[in-house]
Amino acid sequence: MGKKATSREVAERAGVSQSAVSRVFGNGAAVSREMDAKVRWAAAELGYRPNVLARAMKSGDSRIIGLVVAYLENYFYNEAFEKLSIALQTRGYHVMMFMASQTAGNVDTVMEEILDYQVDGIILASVELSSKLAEQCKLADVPVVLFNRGQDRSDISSVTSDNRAGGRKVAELFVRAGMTRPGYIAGWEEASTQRDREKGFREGLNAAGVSLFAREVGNYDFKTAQEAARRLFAVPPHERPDSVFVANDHMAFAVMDVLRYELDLRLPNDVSLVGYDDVPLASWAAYDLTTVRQRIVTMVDETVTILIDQIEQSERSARRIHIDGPLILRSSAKVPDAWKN
Amino acid sequence: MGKKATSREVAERAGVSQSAVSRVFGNGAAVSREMDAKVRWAAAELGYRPNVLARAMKSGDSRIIGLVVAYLENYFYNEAFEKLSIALQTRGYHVMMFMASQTAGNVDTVMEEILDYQVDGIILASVELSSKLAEQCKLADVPVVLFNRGQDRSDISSVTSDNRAGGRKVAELFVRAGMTRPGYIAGWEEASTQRDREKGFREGLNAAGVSLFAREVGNYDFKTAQEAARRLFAVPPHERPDSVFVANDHMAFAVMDVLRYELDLRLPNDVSLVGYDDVPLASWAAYDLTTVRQRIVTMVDETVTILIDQIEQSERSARRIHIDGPLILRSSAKVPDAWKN
DNA sequence: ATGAAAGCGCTAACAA
DNA sequence: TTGTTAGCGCTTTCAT
Repeated sequence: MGKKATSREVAERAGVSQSAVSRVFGNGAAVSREMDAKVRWAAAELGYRPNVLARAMKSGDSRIIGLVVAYLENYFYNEAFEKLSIALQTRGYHVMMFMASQTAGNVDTVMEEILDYQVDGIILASVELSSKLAEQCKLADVPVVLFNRGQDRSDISSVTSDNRAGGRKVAELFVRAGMTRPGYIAGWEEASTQRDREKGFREGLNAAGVSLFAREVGNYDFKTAQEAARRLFAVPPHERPDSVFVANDHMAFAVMDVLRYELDLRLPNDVSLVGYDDVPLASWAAYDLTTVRQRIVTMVDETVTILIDQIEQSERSARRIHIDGPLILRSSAKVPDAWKN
Repeated sequence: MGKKATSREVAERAGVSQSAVSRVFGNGAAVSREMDAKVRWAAAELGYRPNVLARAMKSGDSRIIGLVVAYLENYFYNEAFEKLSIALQTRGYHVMMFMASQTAGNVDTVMEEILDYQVDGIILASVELSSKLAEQCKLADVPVVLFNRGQDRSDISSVTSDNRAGGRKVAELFVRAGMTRPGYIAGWEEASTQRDREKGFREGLNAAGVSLFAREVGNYDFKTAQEAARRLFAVPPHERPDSVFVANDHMAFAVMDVLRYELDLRLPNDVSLVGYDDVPLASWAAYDLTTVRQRIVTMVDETVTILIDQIEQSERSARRIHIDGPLILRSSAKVPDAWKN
């Protein structure tokens, strides 16, 4: 009673054929009430559970989803992974994690490892899709969904928030609140989220005849963002931005620390600061950050739905979803009078 | 050229036997230089990579590690998971995530799912080990390591920080700084981390003849901790604690928000506050929290080493590791004069 | 409704 | 050193 029981052993115990056991535990096969009872009894006796790997070999379905991750520093992904895992688990799939950070091998290497496990599907989170990578996925014929990243190809699905619309909302907030010297701290320049948020922000400003006053790059990294903030404000007071849009919350916290504790500025009176994501921390009193919410539950639902449709119904058409998220007004940015109440 | 190539196809292409292919890609088998070249060429042609699942079926080694997780709210686990994943990936294993939260099924259910995947080993993170669960693990004969949780059994390995010593350090800080009314906000009462931290804290106070002045339970939850803080201070000023040890950083941030922004208290002048974990956020200027560091890199290394030893060398003896972590002095708690410089 | 038999892609004796 | 062969535990025809 130490090791795992096989279907063959259960069959012996129940005095039936091995295929009968397979049928009882398998999908909708025709089994008599009697047979079912006998088999289940024997299985319970032996603590039998089907071997998923063996099943996978035969059927070709591993029920494993590969989740490729590059950037875990941002707390946005915490919640996303937890929810993705749970959603997939509920549907009978399980998540295998593949870190694509520099120390653990680049994305291409990781993709090979993933395919070795015969995964049924792949979710790429915070990973840019190189054309080479896209080819690999096509070639392996495994459904892929990009989570929180967009791409240009029309043949691969992606789920993002509506980053461009989000950027425009921030611009509108600044403009309506009378800001005239809006600054921007960019994320990693290769990231579609970065590009789209900036594009929307600039569009919004331009539409109102306001132009971007200053720009630095924070690379979605805490320390880099601190330095960006220092550079942005290392000028005489009247040459400073009166408002800053930071490409994600994680960097916005870094910027806020610099503004408040190094430069002794008051928010929102001296500067209006806005982030993007609405991670839990943004609502904590110490930061209370105005930000654009990413509707994480919806994003996860869409991701899982698309992926499972592609796996189970071999739905071929790629979908590209943009989920609109509200601007959450808190105390780090001035609110236009017209918006109050 | 769409689907995956098999070793058989590679063999055909190379004009050799299928087992030759297996040998080339497998472990240290005897293969001639010539053979190796032929096979690798054919494999490259076809984009062949061995099927890990098939290998697992035969050899019994899936090279999958099941990671069971209950509590992802605490940012301590972010970093832990990332590092665990990378460390295992580097050694040729991959992590499959199993959420044991309430919505996704309890721990027992999850354990069955894990075993279905024929995992080579299991890491339980922030999961208490019931005796039933322990039995299941023994029965399945799969190596298990508890990460950041201890347990009473001597036959299962665990890696934790030295929580008791940590608690004592905090007590010593308070005592030396002249605190006379130390409070404690507990984590989830069932958690070994909670019990050990409190035990050490009480020991340290008692040794100095100081007794615990007040205690509330925060359950390792942000909101619950806020409420605990409110209760702790909902008394006339002279009946308030002059110092509070909170069982982890995550709750300490909640407490700090309440103290500073609801009760308008100053840290460390009105109250000394100390947390546990030293998550990145603890060093950010907005919190600057005095705390006990968990040496996460060491914890991860130990966990991986123990697990892999048990898997690969079938090392049977369980190890229980306690890793000492330093008290990190920041501005949220008064520092004894004697400790300054 | 049930059983027998053929493999999924691989590894590991065993033979040559 | 290489090829042949027998499975790992399961699903799935194909008979019965």
